[in-house]
Amino acid sequence: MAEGGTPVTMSDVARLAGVSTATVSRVVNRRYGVSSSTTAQVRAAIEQLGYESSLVATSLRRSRTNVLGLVIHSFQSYTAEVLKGVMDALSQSGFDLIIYSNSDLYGTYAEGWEQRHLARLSGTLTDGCIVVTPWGEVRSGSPIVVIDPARGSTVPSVTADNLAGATTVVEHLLGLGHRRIGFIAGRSSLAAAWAREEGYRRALAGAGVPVDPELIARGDFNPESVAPLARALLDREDRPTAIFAASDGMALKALEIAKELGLHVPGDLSVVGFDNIPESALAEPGLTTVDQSMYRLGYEAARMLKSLVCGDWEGPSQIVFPTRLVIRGSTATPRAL
Amino acid sequence: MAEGGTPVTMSDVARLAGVSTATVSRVVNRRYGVSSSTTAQVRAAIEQLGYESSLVATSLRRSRTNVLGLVIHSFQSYTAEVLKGVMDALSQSGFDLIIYSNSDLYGTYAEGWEQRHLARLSGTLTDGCIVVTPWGEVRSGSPIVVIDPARGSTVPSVTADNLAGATTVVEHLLGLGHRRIGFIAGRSSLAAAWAREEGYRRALAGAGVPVDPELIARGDFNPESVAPLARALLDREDRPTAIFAASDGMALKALEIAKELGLHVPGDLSVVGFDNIPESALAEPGLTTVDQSMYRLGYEAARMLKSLVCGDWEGPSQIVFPTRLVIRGSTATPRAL
DNA sequence: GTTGCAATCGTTATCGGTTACGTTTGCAGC
DNA sequence: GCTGCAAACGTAACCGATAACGATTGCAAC
Repeated sequence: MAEGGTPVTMSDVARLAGVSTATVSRVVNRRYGVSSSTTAQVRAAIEQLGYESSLVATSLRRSRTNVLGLVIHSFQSYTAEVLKGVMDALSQSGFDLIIYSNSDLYGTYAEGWEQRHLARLSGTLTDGCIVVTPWGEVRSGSPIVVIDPARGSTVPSVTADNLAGATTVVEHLLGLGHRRIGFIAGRSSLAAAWAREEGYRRALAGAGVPVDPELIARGDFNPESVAPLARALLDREDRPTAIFAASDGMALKALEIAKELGLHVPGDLSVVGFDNIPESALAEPGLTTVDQSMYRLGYEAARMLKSLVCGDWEGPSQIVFPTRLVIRGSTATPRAL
Repeated sequence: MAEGGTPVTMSDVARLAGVSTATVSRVVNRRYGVSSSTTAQVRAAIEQLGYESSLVATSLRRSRTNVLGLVIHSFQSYTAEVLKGVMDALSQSGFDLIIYSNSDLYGTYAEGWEQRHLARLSGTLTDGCIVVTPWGEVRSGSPIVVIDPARGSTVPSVTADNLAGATTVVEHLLGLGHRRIGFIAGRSSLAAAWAREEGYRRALAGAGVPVDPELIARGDFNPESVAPLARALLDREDRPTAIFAASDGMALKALEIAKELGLHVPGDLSVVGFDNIPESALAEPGLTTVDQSMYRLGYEAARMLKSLVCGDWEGPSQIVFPTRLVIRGSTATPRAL
């Protein structure tokens, strides 16, 4: 077994087996051209020393590593769903997965972080990468698939139909009788955030309700940023009767603030989110939201990447999946009516 | 910016800047011995080409990489909590995180998988690793911390107090009046699984209730394995009035089976789990379970590993955290009484 | 006996980056 | 002008593994 101290290398095995490292390599990789007696010797040495090839050394020399990467900035609640989808898609595929994440949460060099680490992985460690909600445009020498790309991005991507989803939400609120609907926007560089805002605008326009810029708050998907925004919205004389936040995390925070201010949800205020994270079902009242099946996004992104790496991808390079409105207790007819 | 095709290497930068790769390396690593004019030249070339150093090449040469690893077999519901804890602990620490996971879910070479990949990462890519619920004993040349280690393992580890947690569960059931309590065990190689079973036995013994081996089913933490086991338990003439499963995943499956068989929970059957995954709160009825704060396990494991890598760990090498009984709707006094 | 081919295995260049060491250059001091 | 020293920079070895290539051997066919 592998002992402490210096790790066992291929030359250790070669020395013990009395052969060259080339022969050891051939045995490890099951290549043609090694006699069965030599193979047995080498295998015995490998067993005795507990040798395992170094992923780093292998991937440096080889062009193909059979490892796919996933670059992500931080772990949110939806991340687990994405990962499950990715793993299921990669199951039995022969590809392993490396997830790279940095420790500098909301730190100074968030901008461009994904791009930098993508470059550090691709070409060597990984055959391709999935990038989750990048802060900006990303590109790479090896195949990539982006989940929730930046606006105007042309790289292969997988997204939910945020525009339709947001439209449905606002139509739902309009149908309940709401006319003053506040909106808490997400990080504006993301296409998803833009589409959700656009859906909000279009639904209002479609119903002939003018968009009041005062009712639009600019968040960045970080729940912590929401508290002052929600307070400002709800402290107004003509406060909205409903708030639509561009993510569940932000919506839950808004719901919390509403309670703090003594507002009853949904009596005094309806709240809607987007994502359908597990916590939303647990909230009191349950959060009405849009389900975008992060599992499916992860699954399809991985399937697509796998094909891109193998060079046999036939489908479109940008895929959009439908969403589903999930109505829970946080929305109702406004009490004033 | 990084163009498609072959990635930009250090020698590309060196050629463009008219210096040697050694000089580029010194600039990149902010080493002493480069004039400011040369530094500027090199930086300009780096900027122009969009160069990023290769993580692989760097880690092959260097002993220290400032990357910690986390090796995990598959993504369960609790995994996200662990990851959040790990990331929070690593926040602003200067360590990045690489999560390595294989695609061969429940595949043929599950046994020893962690050990193999630990060896492939440590010594090169990572400075140390966290291993989550390994199938067997693991060891490594570089520091490791195991979450839920194998039985009898002596490596640094972080665990919940499974023994006390399980004891509390069974005492809760006993207090409700249950006497025939079924147990669905977990993967027996894990210390956690053993401790949960031992807690079950001790609590029964403490109450003077004999342990009926017929009421103990051998699962492996995989929910899919539970269906036949639960059916067998509940089809018995003298079926138990309560079932305690060693994990929430298995408990939820048992709950599903009970419903299938027309049993009312908790009227006809009480069900308890262990872990407190998010789904447990959503189940109908809510699942009574034991909270072991996977977030905290992840957080402390990362903190410990960080210190081990830096060589300044002072605490004990095996840490046990208390658990908390969470009572929901799935447990009640048995109807027969 | 010689040639040819295939099987077997070692040698060596190589991947990209780091670093020990050696060389060159510049400058001050005598 | 020469010496001494340090700063600046290049050269080459090296990390561990792979693969092209060459060298050796065995065996069969002519």
